[in-house]
Amino acid sequence: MSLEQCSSIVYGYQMSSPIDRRESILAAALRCFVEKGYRGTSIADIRTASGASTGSIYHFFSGKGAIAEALLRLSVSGWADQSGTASDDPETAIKASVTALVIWGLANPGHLRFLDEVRILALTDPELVAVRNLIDQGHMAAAARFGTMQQQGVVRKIPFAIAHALMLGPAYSYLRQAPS
Amino acid sequence: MSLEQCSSIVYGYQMSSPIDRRESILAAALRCFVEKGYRGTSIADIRTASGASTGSIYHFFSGKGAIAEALLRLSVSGWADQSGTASDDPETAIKASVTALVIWGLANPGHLRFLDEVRILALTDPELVAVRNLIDQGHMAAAARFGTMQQQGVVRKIPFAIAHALMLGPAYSYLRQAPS
Amino acid sequence: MSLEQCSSIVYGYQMSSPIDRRESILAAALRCFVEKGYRGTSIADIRTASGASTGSIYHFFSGKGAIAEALLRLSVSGWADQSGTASDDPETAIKASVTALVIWGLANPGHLRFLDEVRILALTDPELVAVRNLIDQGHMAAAARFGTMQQQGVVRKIPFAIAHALMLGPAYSYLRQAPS
Amino acid sequence: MSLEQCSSIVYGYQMSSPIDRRESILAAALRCFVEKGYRGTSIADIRTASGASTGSIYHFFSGKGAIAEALLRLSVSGWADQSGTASDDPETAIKASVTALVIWGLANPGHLRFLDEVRILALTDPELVAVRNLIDQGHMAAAARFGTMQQQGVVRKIPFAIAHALMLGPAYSYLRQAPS
DNA sequence: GATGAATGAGCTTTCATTCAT
DNA sequence: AATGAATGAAAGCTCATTCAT
Repeated sequence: MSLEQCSSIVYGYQMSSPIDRRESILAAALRCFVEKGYRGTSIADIRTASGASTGSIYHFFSGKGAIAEALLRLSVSGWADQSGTASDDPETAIKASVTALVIWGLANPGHLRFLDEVRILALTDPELVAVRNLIDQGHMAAAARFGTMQQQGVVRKIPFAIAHALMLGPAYSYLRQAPS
Repeated sequence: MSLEQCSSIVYGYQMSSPIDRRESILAAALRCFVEKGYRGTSIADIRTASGASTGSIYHFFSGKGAIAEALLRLSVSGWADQSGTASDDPETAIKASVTALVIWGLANPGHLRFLDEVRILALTDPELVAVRNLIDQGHMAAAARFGTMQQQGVVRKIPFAIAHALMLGPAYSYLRQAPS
Repeated sequence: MSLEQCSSIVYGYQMSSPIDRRESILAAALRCFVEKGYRGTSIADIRTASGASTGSIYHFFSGKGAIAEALLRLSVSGWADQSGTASDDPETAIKASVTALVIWGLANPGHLRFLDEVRILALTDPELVAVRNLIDQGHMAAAARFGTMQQQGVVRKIPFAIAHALMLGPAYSYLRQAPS
Repeated sequence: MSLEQCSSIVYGYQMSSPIDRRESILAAALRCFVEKGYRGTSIADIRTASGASTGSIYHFFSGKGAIAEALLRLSVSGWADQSGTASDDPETAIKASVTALVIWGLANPGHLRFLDEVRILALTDPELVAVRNLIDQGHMAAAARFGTMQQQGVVRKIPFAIAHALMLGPAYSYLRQAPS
């Protein structure tokens, strides 16, 4: 038994519980976002779902946008973990990345749905600027990697937009239908 | 002198100009939706952008959801017009449909963006049930057409979800990046 | 009986009443501001005191700051009305102005108290910028009038800050104690 | 090495530096009050400005009102120190008091501004009752001193309110403009 | 003395919608 | 067909304050 659990018994005090408060807020938020959509989820919903108080939520996150950002970072690192170390061979590397996306997406349908929604909302919602920047950075990094491959002559000279659509388009499209 | 102009004199009302009020509300709404997103657009925004009064908007549409539905119907018929009459040859028909989507999408980036957003919001937003049904019907119709083709033995026996992803995934993915 | 009163009877509809809604909101707000202070008064307080709904208040005023501004304008025009037409003789003009201030202040203790509070809050409260500007304009106008008098040689050459303190300081100080 | 520094090592606490914690909280609070106004300053603002923790602030003061009260006491004793020992001659005594106010006010514009604001807020804000009482006591003491002078026949028989306005009104009015 | 997570009442403001005119 | 005043529920967010450590 951990020290924290111990003291929670001794003092009869409502502890942050073994599960971290911040984590539990994020988990509850994701559940709400999937169920009611990002805009359809109020802070009160997250409060109810997480058991944390309004003040507690704002103690850890500056607002709903910051929660979305934190969730997005989790998703990104989840996909990255799934991808593993990038191969040197371009074909292998790209296939691995797409496969990782599909596997991760099928294993984390909630994150996937959230990602899909927030990606579009971030285009117009001011409270999601941080999310938008994060997405843009990822996109630009991918484009840069592809550019390098092209200069090395290992992939065909086609615009990144088209290459991206050909490589990931079917995967995205499939995942979007699969979880439901 | 038209009837409308006539009544504007008789009643001292500010009339809607030769362009139909309903149309101008729809056009203004689309502009707002693209700029601020569907949820970020209030009826007041549409009022300002269209020049119509609040009451006028509610005279033509029962609410924001109904405006979205009307816009969606415009989009769908726009794509259908672009597709022309379906060919008898399955390969020709499918190619024509995808090509029509790309052409229509490139020509109507606003509609496309709106479609992309509303498609996701409709999954959770109760005020968009009508939109959701419309989308589902379209999806089911496509699946049915594909099923017929399979029974006729003119296309391979793969799940519709995968076929759909292979056929339209790249197009969607490309269009999503193109307008920006 | 006015048309408005008439129709309110015929339709059994809650009319804005003979007293204008906007006016009644202002009057209620002033009452609250005097009783609880500007910052101590919430929109809910004004709602209760005026009988108007929250939405109605925001329909007429963009916020609490705008209500304060409107009240300030009323105060200023009240004092101006009391002052009457400015005399050509500087001594007469100044005395008339000070006298008008005292008379108006004794007759409108609520407005006076509000003025006294808002004058200070406006120095720091961002929602009172409009109030601050209004006050600054009045101050600069008075300084300009005084400057003209000095150039005409009809008043002594002393800094306006000191002249102002000598002329109005006692009046302000007295009024501040009088109403309570 | 001081005791304080000692304990900071023993306990691993971030200590308050040679300057007393209580003092630094008061100084930071005054800075905030001047910059953002009393009501516009939150405990969090004071926390940030002083470097003390929330708990520390509440260790020394029971709340924002208590901080205001402590600052007011500092102001009053500052003015009193400036006034020196009261003369026996009434005219000299009064002049000394007014002069001391002006000198102190010009030397301590922050305290002056705070005083000016809190004096008005204390009329309505329940959390400033202590401040209000302090001010009232000072006022009553001055009135009593003036009453004694009148009974001794050394000053004219005019109401204290008027005498006060004539004596201090110009000084207050001048100081209010001077610091800016 | 010092810390900061936790609380929840309360605030301002927005908004879709109604309806007499 | 057109208007805009009126409504009130609900949203995001702030804040003084408490308390186990």
